[in-house]
Amino acid sequence: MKRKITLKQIARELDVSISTVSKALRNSKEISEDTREKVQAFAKLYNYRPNNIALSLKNRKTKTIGIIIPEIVHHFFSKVIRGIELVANKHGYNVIVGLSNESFDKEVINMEMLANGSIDGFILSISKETLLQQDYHHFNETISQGMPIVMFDRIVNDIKCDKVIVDDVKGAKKAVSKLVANDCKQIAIITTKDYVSVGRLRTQGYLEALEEHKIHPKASLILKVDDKLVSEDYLDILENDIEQLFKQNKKLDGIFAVNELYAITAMKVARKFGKQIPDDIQFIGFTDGVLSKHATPSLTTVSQHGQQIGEKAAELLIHKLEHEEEEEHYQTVVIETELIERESTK
Amino acid sequence: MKRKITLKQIARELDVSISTVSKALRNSKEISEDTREKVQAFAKLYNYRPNNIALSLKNRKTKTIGIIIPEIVHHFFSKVIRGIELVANKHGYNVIVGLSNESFDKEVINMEMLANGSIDGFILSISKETLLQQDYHHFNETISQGMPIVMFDRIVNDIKCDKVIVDDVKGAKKAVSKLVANDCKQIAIITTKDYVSVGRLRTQGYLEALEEHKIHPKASLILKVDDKLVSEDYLDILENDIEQLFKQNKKLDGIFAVNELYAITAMKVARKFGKQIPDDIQFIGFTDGVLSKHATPSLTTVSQHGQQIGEKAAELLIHKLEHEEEEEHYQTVVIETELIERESTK
DNA sequence: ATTCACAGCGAAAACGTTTTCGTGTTAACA
DNA sequence: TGTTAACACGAAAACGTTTTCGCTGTGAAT
Repeated sequence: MKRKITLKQIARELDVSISTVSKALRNSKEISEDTREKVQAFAKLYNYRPNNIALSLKNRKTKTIGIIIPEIVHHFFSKVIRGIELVANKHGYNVIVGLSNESFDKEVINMEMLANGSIDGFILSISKETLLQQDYHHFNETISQGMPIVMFDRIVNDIKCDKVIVDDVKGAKKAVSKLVANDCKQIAIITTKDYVSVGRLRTQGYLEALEEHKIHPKASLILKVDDKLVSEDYLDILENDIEQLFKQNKKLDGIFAVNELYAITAMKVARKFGKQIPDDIQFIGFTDGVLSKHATPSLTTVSQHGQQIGEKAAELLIHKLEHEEEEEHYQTVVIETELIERESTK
Repeated sequence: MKRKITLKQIARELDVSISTVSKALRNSKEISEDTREKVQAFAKLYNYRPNNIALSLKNRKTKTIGIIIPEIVHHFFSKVIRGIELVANKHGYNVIVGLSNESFDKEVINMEMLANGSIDGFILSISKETLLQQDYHHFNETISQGMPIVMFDRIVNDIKCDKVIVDDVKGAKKAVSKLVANDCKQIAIITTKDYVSVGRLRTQGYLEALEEHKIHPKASLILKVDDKLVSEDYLDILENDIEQLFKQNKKLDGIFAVNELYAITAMKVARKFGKQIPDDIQFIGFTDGVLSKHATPSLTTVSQHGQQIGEKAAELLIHKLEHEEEEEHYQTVVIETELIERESTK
């Protein structure tokens, strides 16, 4: 079990100096062809590769991007990571992942660990708890120490960094307008509590769509689910809430849900109430994941293009990293949503 | 935009030596209480944190684990990562993720990048292409350079490393036996081509279960899907293959599929043929993902406990890393599967 | 013969730590 | 007063690179 070979060892074996070895390997023309070939042959034989850590220390660059997301067992975040990974690797960067598990403390700890030299910049989506507490000091500190951040999806506006978001309002509006166009008269929304920015924005889109079509919003048609609790019976509570919604609104004929799971669960409840999809009631979800595609009936959904979000975020970050000299200037990129029509709508 | 503060800067400001600062911060009693307090106060004020890269270089340890998986947009792999992350963080390790996208070349490149000092050890699942080509030199090279590897799920036996696997044979056997017990007479399997080890093993479990119950296997009941192609119409081809299966076996009344998607798709086809689930035909899948849980009817499935696999793999690796002195000794841990009964079986 | 240019190479610094060893000062003791 | 021990601190090496600068020797030009 031999250790990895270093310049020093090669130098000793070949009886030359470390600098000569380094130069020979980098094809410097300071070195004679003879020595160059000798060194390169030896290096190849022993499969020499420069030590990344030493390089990082020397260059004060790690060529590594840190990702902090609330949750990895989630189709959307996985897609974003894949997008980031794709363009990161293309530019010779690696990707290191930290999970906050929706917890403020873990978010802070993870960021601190990575910020101390391990990475060059962050791409992150804020945890629910952080959004709830509205404590953003860790972001500001990181940035003020010269480490750029790119936020995506769950963002907060007054932080000096690039952002990549989906047009939640417009996406929701598109979806609800589709339901209106499909002759739905009683359209409900199943959303999250307002502190989750994407939930709030999608609710806003719902309201705007109604207004645009001169439909009065009804409080009983707006179900705000509390998704703080991730308990065992979370699903049961959700299902129960939705049942109440159905009971309170007998003529319900359209549902817009801010995520897949809410939509799928609502469809289940609808079937329980003997409703035909999409004849009696139509459904549209948000986030085009595996559930939407393979449900029966398959779910019409607002696709967020997660991979594209990741790609864009990585591009923004890498640009910042490789053009530090440029003046400060932060942009917010909006990735368009797309309505993917499937069997749950007419 | 000030850079992160270093020992040297603190030393200069306070007009002491670097060593004094370092010792003061680590509460060495070589240092007088006066200076210690002075230094610590200053460090706290400027939010000093030691540079991880420098520490890694000095200690020849990065406290980072490298994960290489074929695909991240996949419930099972996400769960494994979460498990790894969980115990890694608990032991003060970070996690860095590389994706092979099922490609041999990307697997090799990713491993080479990480192996050069960035990480202390690997946890990985082999890409399909690598399994197909049976070229494992990169694993052996990494190991011979003193970097431990833990493989999970998709493994190959003759590599000197710890392994964490699910008991595919037994899991499949359990599932098929369940179908037999539920009075299924014509049980089909939808599996992958044999080079995917888990597919092969699950097929083996299927055959063993049949044998155990004195049922003669029929070639027409074994559908081996070629999942090399990830084309657009992959799903259509899959669906078509399954339709053929139904047409060739009119009395089909039980299906065991080696993954969720195959099972869900088969249920769809069954409905198309007017069959009632689970009265006319019953289904069991493998891998307990989000599809199984939320499908209608929900799918009985063999759960692999992905998170547990990740946790175990991380434990094995970290143990190896922190007990290098111990003699070489590799184990293969088998994580038991569990049959989760839902609506697709009686 | 002297200068010059240049080829070929090595020494050393730097990145930011930790740690070992040495050194100077002070206090205590005989 | 002289010896010793404890105390408080600094110098330097080490981890593995890259790069700048300086040095030496050779051959050519003057």
